[in-house]
Amino acid sequence: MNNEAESPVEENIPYEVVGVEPIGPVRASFEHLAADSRTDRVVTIAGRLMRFRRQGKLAFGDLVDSSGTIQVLLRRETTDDFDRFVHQRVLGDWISVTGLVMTSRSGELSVEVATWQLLAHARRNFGDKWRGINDPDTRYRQRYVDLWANPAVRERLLIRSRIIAQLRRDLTDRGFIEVETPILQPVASGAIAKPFVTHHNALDTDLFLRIAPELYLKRLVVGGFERVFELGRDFRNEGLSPRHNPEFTMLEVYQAYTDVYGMIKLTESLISHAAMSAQGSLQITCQGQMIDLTPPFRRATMEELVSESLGQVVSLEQGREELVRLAADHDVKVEAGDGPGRILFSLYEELVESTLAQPTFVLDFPKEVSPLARDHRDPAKVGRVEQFDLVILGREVGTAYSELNDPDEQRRRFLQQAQARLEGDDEAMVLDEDFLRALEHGMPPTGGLGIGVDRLVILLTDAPHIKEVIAFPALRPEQS
RNA sequence: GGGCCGCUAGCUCAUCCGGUAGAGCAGGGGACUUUUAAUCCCAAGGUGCAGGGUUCGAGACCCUGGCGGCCCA
Repeated sequence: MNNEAESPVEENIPYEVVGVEPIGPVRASFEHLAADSRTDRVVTIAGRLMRFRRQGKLAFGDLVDSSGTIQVLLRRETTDDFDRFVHQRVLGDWISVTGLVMTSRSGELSVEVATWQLLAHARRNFGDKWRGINDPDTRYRQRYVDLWANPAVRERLLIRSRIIAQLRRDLTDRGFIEVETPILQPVASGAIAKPFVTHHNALDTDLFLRIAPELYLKRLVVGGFERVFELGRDFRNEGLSPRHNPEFTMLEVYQAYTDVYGMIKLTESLISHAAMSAQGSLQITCQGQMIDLTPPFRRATMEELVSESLGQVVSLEQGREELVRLAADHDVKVEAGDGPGRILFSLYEELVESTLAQPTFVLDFPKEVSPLARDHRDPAKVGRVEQFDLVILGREVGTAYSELNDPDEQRRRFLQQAQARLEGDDEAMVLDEDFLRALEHGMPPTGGLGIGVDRLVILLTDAPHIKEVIAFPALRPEQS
């Protein structure tokens, strides 16, 4: 019989199962039970029967739920409908069983089944019992199979959930309120990326799926919410890679009366707490490397890092010509319209970023590449803004600014972006007139932070690919 | 978008130089009262991603397309 087999004899499938206990806690409370002993504890558990071993008048199975696995033992003499269990295909089926907690002769904690019932029949199977499902296409498209066939997948998604819960808890404990801002936006701004376009029929207007919630969150700060965050989906119309999914989860946080340095403290706290929730440790291993997430993280300016990497002093003050030559020396591409700031940034991106394994706050970004951050307060740092990128294991995990709150300067920055767009940069940031109007009402000094949640989860679960931390990653639609 | 690799039974994988496809698991039948990747016996299971080409003969070689992976942009 293959996986298209018809259903077995008609079953009475119950509408509810009363008194089901999760398997994990049942296991935990009898962990040290000696071999070949019986308790007087009767439990009802439910899950999928993922393995089955017949032994004459005995049968053993492994019942799995999201909290754990436990062996069920059936005896022809004492288990109701023993023959039906054995003869009707049950492997992969959802069942519930009620019986005594005991241990087998070999010491395996088990439930001795008195009664059982079928909850759902699995007409299709769950792959090789030892090797699971390997085909990535099947794994991602049919995650419901993958989750049973490859327990590591379940574990990753559980950790993901713990990380997100921890982020929320941390922020609400600090007095931040969680808000929701438009995903369908008339202007897709707030980040450097290509948007998805959609259409609203009744309004007969095109709308964009947001590439960032940033400008709406700042409007809320203007509106008087001093501490807000949003944890939600952004959409960017670009290719797929081990680190890019077209929709991804972003945390953005805005806090009035603080700056990028306040965001450093907040970020260290959020990341280290997330690591504790995920792994129970601040020393984590990812791709064979030990990463220490104990605050404080390293702080260094972009120019310091580039200088360190090139073994010579590099600074914006050297001017465009000198920077162009440095770029050429190191095979870093420079576009005609690139100013010194863009070139410095390219040097950093190409030569430095991927080498920063331990958590590092990269500070003092060139103004040219950062249209939403406020000018550096230090007069000696003209041309730089107050921004950091947090880089861990060579990848940007978060970014933060002292938010630009001067409407005139913000307009100038948007116009510079518009110019870049005219010169062919189709990812340059789009001017948002209503956002400027909001700033004209006054936004207090504010620190803003964005954390790429998927990338954080990749890091904290040692995942090789973003698809491993997203339940249903983007794939080309199946041909029918 | 470019390069490389893969696609064979429900799943995981074999198939040497081109000679007509094989195993384990799952599924079916049977044995077995302490198994835990149980074991043993029996039977069954295939449009070899799709289409075209070369050939007496193609899963294999060539071309086109599809889907996926890895690397690069």
